[in-house]
Amino acid sequence: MSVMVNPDDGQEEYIVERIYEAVIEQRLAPGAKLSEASLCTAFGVGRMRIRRTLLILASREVVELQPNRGAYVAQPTAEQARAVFEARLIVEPPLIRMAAKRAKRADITALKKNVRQELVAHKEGNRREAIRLSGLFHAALAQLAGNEVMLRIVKDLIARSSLIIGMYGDAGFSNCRDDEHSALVAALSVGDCNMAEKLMREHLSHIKDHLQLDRNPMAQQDLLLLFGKK
Amino acid sequence: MSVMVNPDDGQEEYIVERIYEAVIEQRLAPGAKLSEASLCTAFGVGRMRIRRTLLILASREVVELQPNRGAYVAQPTAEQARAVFEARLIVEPPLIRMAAKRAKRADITALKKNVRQELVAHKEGNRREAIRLSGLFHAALAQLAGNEVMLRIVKDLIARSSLIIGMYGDAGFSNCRDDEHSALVAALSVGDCNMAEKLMREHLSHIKDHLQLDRNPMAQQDLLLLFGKK
DNA sequence: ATCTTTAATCTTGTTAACAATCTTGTCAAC
DNA sequence: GTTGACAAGATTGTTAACAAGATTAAAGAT
Repeated sequence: MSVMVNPDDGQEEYIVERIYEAVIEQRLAPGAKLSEASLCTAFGVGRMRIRRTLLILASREVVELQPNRGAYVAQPTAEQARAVFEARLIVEPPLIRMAAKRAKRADITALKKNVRQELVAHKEGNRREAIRLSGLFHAALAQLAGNEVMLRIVKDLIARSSLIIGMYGDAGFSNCRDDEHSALVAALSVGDCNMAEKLMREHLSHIKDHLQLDRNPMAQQDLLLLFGKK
Repeated sequence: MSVMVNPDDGQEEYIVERIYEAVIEQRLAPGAKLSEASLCTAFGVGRMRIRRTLLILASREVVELQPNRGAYVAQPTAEQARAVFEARLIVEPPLIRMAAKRAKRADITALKKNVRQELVAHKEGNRREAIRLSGLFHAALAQLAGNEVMLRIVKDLIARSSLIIGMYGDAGFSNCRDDEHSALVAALSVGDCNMAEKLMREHLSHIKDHLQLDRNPMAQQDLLLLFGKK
């Protein structure tokens, strides 16, 4: 899932990409510290490169830069979570409608393969892989719509959704349900735009409804507050 | 029109903001060179600050960073132009629908004032001010929708639209027509969501249809090539 | 006269050292 | 034993010098 920081060395893009991936796969929890030194050694590059990377990630609101304190994986507030999923509900249904019109045979096949892999990952309890594939699925749909601008927007929303699910999702029902993805592909394969759009709306609503936005987010920061003082 | 680079010194945000503004008002033409040295003296800050600023602008695709050659105001391709307006057609109609539901009396009043100022600017031939106010109008609508994520997206699309209109717009019909903005406010003031949404779709379509995407874009770079060498 | 090559100049990219700030650990006082 | 101040260590922020690359200008060849 390339993030397309267009004008950079590729090496730059590579690091952004890797961190992005780690966030989506929830290997980097919300609130996790991203110290410059550790990233430098991890990627074997100079501090400047890392700083540029962190700035890019911050401008995408995947990372939060605290002055003189460093970079942390973002911890979306409940309000931001609401806004992100509202945005996805605005954006993705029209996109899947467009995708339904443009999807070729090979595209459908690729999507089906993706869904199959998701199922396998789920059965094997490979949560990270399931999350990764789920994000890839939504990104692939956006790509099918044939609009690079929207694709970028959707990718960013997906990354932030991973953070949100990590913070507000219940442990069991963590992410997209693959059967809903199946149904989406089915609608696409018969070219039923209306059905596809409807299913997408429902799908996103389901994810959103399973968030516990009222609950105090269980982030690293809060754990410290909970256990530390009183 | 704040761009909200959340975690930065404010001084950082300020410079991003100013350049953003200049792009929207078309004081900075597509393809214009943004050399580090001139920006340093212009804003009275060090090179590092400027470099950070340019990176942020590049990540928003308002500026293009060419390795070892410097930063230039972006020159959207015809394809990108198409994608941007398609994106606006996807995003803004639902947003104005939401805005119509949430708009209070004071909001309507503020919008009316904005439209009035636009009219004045137009009559006085103050093109820049008209463009600026037009962008502000769309941003204000997005803000009314009450979704910070979508607001950010719309603001970025507005800035890129300014670049697109600068490159592909015909000189006379340069930007939004204020009477269409008037009609939008009228629909909002009586709470007619459907009408507002329909008008927004038509409004954006009009702008898009008046672009000459087939024409070779007349960028500064091209002018230099034309007059400079041969 | 035009094109190519070469040198000079300027701009950007990178590195490293330094300064400022925050965090952590220690010690003393209450 | 707890709280507070203080100092040591670590991390981030900034600056300045240097390296690398690109543009421009000039000189020479065709």
